[in-house]
Amino acid sequence: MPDHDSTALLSRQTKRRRVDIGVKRTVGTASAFFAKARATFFSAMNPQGSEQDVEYSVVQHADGEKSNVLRKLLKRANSYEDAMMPFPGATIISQLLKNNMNKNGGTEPSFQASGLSSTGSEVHQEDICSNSSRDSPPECLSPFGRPTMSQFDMDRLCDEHLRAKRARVENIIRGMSHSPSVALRGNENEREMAPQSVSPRESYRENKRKQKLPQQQQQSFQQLVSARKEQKREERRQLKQQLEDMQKQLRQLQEKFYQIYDSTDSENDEDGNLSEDSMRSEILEARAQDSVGRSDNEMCELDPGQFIDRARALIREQEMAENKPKREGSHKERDPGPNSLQPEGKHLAETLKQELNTAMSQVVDTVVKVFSAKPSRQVPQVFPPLQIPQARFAVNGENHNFHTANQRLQCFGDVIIPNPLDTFGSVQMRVPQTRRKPCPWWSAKTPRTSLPPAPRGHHQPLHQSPCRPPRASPSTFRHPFPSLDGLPVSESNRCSHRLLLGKDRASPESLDLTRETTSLRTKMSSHHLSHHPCSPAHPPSTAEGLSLSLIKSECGDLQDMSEISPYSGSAMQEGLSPNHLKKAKLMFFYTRYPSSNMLKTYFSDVKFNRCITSQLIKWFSNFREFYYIQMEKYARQAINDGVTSTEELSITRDCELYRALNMHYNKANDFEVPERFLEVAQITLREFFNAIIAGKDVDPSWKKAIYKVICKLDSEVPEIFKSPNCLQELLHE
DNA sequence: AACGTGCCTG
DNA sequence: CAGGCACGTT
Repeated sequence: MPDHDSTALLSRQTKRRRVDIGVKRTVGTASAFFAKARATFFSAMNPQGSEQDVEYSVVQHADGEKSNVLRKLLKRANSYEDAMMPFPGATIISQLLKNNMNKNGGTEPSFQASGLSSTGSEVHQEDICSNSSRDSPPECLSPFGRPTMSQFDMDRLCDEHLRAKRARVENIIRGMSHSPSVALRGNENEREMAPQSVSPRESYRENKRKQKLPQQQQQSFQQLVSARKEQKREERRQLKQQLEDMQKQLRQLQEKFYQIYDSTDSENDEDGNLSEDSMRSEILEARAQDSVGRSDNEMCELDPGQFIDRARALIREQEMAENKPKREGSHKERDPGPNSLQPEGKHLAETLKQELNTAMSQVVDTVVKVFSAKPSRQVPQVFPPLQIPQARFAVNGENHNFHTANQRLQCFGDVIIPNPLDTFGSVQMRVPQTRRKPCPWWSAKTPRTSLPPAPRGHHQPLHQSPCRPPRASPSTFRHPFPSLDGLPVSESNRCSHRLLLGKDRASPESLDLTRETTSLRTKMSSHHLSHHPCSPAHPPSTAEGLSLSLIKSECGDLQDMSEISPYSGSAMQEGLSPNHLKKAKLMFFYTRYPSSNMLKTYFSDVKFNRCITSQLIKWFSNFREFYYIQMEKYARQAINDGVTSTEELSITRDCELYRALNMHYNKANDFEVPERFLEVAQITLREFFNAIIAGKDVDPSWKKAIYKVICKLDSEVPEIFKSPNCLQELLHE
């Protein structure tokens, strides 16, 4: 260690006072001098004698089980939601058909043999693809239909893909031996008639290429095109055949249905009150007719949205059909046997209902559990500290509870409503308290008239003694996860304030929460998707939920990689985004002195270069600067307020210092500040306090000792921060 | 020399 | 928050 004091003395003369301390960020290299000094400091400050340097083994996601349950539930619910999106609508029908196949199994052999099970769903799929492909080719290959894709569908797609490939090869060979007398228009027709074997994108590129090609090559393309045309015609014939078979099967089923149900149902059908059967047959017949009577182009005209509408109607009808026999009372037992169409729809509806019920009830249970814990004075009853040690980092939906409506109001999109506390004036500006002793400024409960009111609108107990802030102040920020620590924080204060719960967890939270996370997700997603060619036609709202990796894999699987921009091929970003800044700020709650290597691992989605690295380092430098400025400011303020002992200095989630810091690093207040940060902040504050009290601030380099202490207090940053999507995960759950 | 840090400034 | 600077460390 160089002699900082001498250098500082020298530089004192200079215009700029240099207070470089060369704080090393590696823990192991701290000098013995500082270790001793620190020990002295702490023993002086901290009679309890707990050791600062205790290494905290951070147990990640200690509450993971609960959060996972919720996450899974929500995701499960989402997958159903996804299934209700326009595109997957077709998949629902495919699922129905598949279900039918499974359910009926041996009892309905005709169904299996009819081709409805495979070709039928294939038709659906391809209809949709070709339909959308004309407007926006990539949509066909977009992953939006994938989440619900079954193994069955996958296999089918593979087969299809192979078939298409083979066809292309054959066509090329054929085209080489064919006469070059084919009209150019053939290509156009082919694209419209049989889009399923030549991907729209391919056709498009072909078209583009053609314009640039010389005459000779154009001819060979025409040959190729005509060959394909023939092949498509053949396929089309086969398809028609299959569809006609399907029609037959459906008619048979319809007849069966009518036999089972009395004439009332039949009348309903005619009235437009469609039963499940007529609904199904309507869809399929429409298709069959399309394929037979119209051009294939028209066949593609079916709006994908109609699928979902029909699917919904189908489910409704199924439910109605389900209830009917019950109302009739005596027919209860007779249904399952002869009714061959009931089981599949029933099964789907029941599964859906069951899943939704389970999910909902579990979610409600979880939430109610947390909320019911709120009024109790004993948090540990619900979250015993020892069961969830080190829960300073919570990735749990329950953590949203400490958000309040007002806080959340501050973060709609990027519109931040300024927190009055953000403009908290400097110490010197403040009117000295009339008095002191018992009214430390750092307590939120301190009735500081010079300060704006607390932003969350909680009511302070009228006769609560403001003199014992941490003990008596209900913490509106308090979260239900206590942390295990061994820090020299005033034990009584910590314990008491841990027991306090926020009392204003507003009811509109769930709503706000949704909007908040949506806005965040939108920001994240739009950022990623803005570079992405795979789904150009999709508004961000539909694309939000998709992870980049999913899109990537989709593109990789199904698209010509050469068509993909460098961005979609790799998640690496050229520069740092506002979200990276936000993430860095949240990381500051854990580490004040991250090494550049650490930054590289935690910002893995950024293409690192010297500039990026130094920018990130600069960020943290700026964070520290703000942090230490606040600390000094509040320490001086405390001294001015007559505080004489560090014992009186404690940082809670209510105190102004905390709020200032929180506003700076966690403006939207959508992240739960780890308990450890409060502890570190308290230590820092006390360090400053003691130094100032001791008059050390006359030395220009007086802060270096404090920096040295604080740089040792970094804790491990949770693993989740390594994820490029951590913001979504952190703030969503 | 390259890098990291803190201070100051805008 | 970033740029510029001085300085310490490697």
